[in-house]
Amino acid sequence: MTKRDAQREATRQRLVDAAVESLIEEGYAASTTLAVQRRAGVSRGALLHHFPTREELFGAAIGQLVERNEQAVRRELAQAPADPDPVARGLQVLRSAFASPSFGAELELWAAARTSKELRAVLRRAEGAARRDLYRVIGEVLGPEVTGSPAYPMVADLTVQLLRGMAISDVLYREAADQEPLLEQWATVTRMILAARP
Amino acid sequence: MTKRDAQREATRQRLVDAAVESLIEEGYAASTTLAVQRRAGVSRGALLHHFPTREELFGAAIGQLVERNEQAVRRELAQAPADPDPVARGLQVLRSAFASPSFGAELELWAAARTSKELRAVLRRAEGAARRDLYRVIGEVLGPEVTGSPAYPMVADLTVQLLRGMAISDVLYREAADQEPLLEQWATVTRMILAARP
DNA sequence: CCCTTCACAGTCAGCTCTGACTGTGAGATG
DNA sequence: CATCTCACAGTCAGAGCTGACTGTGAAGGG
Repeated sequence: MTKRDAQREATRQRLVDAAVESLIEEGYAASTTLAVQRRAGVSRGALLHHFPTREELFGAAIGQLVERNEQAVRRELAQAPADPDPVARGLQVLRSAFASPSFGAELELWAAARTSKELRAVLRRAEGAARRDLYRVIGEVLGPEVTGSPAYPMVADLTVQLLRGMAISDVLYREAADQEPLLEQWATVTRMILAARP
Repeated sequence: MTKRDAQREATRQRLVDAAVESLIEEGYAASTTLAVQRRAGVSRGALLHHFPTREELFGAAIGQLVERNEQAVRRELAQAPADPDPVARGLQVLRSAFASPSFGAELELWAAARTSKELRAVLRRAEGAARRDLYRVIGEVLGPEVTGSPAYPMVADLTVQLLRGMAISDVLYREAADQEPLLEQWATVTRMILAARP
């Protein structure tokens, strides 16, 4: 790896990082190539040298964002306090990952993808691996005696959809209403489902 | 009501309708005042006469969109086939309302509101009445013996959050995976919760 | 019948964004 | 050491958007 290659990679990474941060802090609509360029402290030529079109830049940024969110779940999981109840602990972990600004940015992209074929394609590609990984982490955190239940796949799906709904609702109602009681109630329901006879 | 007033109101309504349609079909980012103007078949002067700023135009449009979605739930409800099971019927009705493009546009605005204080304020105002109405409709469709259950408020909240999550997920996964089985399973769970001893 | 008002028409200035284009200097290569 | 390559700098043209501004003709009041 020559000095040039290192410099190239460093600049490229700064651009992608700046794009991701812009998506998180400014939102998708306000994340122009100029905004990214300024945030990265890079010339126009540098940006266009690495990413000839806006689409390529945000294609890379979205991949990075999704990956970052995936890792955030793992990190939350690793540092979550031990809890005798794996369901409560797992839900807390997932909830706090889903409530982050970074995940909010991802959901914003999902919503915007509704009217953009290109964005949808980019997101589908990026989500592919992350989706599998998310379900795997959910399985890990809940433990084998939960994942062994015949109702487990359904519980996992319902949980993911519920958390997505709560994440979107947070934008408007986070301050208005505490969502944690709802999560605890969901934990109770989950235990009830898993305990039910097959 | 003079001829002038009628004309004024007609033009204003065309503009708001065009703005709402643009939000639904093109998405928030692509809904410029020019796009609305062209869609409404109106001159620049006319648009700016009625709505001096972009914000005022979309403020009115968002109010209309939310109201339209609120009525859509009622309409779906009115024409839903009779069903001996009020839970299954209610969930079908809600699901099909939440899956409409019109509701997708609303969710897109929610997501975009994350990084825009103004948009959040507009949405909060518009959602106020609609939110209460939504819960009232849910109560109506499920019937008094369900709403009487002590677990009902929780079930209503969980259902709304779940449906929002499913609506967002539709953008990427509608074609990939049929969501209806999940809804049926949620109906089963709902019945189980409501049947449980207080 | 005149005069005012007002809904709307059409043009325009100023701004921002995207991507193209040319120049430059440090690092790789012989 | 000479030359070449390439990562990057900086400027610019073209396009789209917002909101301002002036003009116009029909509706309505006196």
